[in-house]
Amino acid sequence: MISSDVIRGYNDTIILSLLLEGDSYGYEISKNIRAVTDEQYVMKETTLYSAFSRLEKNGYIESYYGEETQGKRRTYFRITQSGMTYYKEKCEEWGLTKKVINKFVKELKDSGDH
Amino acid sequence: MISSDVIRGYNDTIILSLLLEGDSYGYEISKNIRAVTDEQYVMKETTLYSAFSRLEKNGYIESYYGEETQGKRRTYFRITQSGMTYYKEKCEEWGLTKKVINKFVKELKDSGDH
DNA sequence: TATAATTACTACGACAGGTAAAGTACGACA
DNA sequence: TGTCGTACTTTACCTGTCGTAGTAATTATA
Repeated sequence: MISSDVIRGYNDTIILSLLLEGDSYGYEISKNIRAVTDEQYVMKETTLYSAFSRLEKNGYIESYYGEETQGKRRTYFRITQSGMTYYKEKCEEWGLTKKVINKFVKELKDSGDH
Repeated sequence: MISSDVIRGYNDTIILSLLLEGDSYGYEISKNIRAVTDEQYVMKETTLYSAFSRLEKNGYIESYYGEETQGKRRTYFRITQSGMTYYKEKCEEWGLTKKVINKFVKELKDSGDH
């Protein structure tokens, strides 16, 4: 299991990357993260929703209510232009981060890359 | 510049990796990190020393005083058996972490790997 | 029909790691 | 005498994560 301290700083990026593929809401994003990572990473609910409010406060996403006629009302999120820019920056930073950490980590067998 | 949230969870690993090459002390480790990363990552003093005390508390390193006859006395650190085990675990975790984050990050050009 | 499970979210408080700011201590060098 | 480089300590604060709990509606199951 991956410790959250490691992913910390990339939770926002993970969420943005899923919103790039279309508007979504908390529960769905949560399920998508599980699915994409084969259950290897599960974002806690509280972490997820606190990330949403941080992202919205920073102007990287916008929210609106869904029009469900049944079930609990969902809050949908949409990525903004500024959110896309931020996402791109984080992607570049990730390349650099890998380079840095790789210098200190001994890769045994398959590094898990590509 | 790499944000500290990203490296968070790997500062301990970076320190341990340098101690694997021989006993060392704060200032030297700090300089080594800069050197190895070409100044791309600079660990803050307080981060470094708080990592030392955490690592020692966890039994991953041991400290002893140097025998400098001049200058301020140094505190040297040595990695323990348990520290080596922990280091190996973190190395494996890193492989997994990369796999997970890579799924959400679009790699432009050179990923910086290998 | 009762109740458990699933969906969808909110509130609160605690904790850990990182960090700014400041200070201590020593030697060298100009 | 003053400043620079080395080497470390203390304090207080901030942010992100997460445990716990609760609300609210729908759907599955016994």
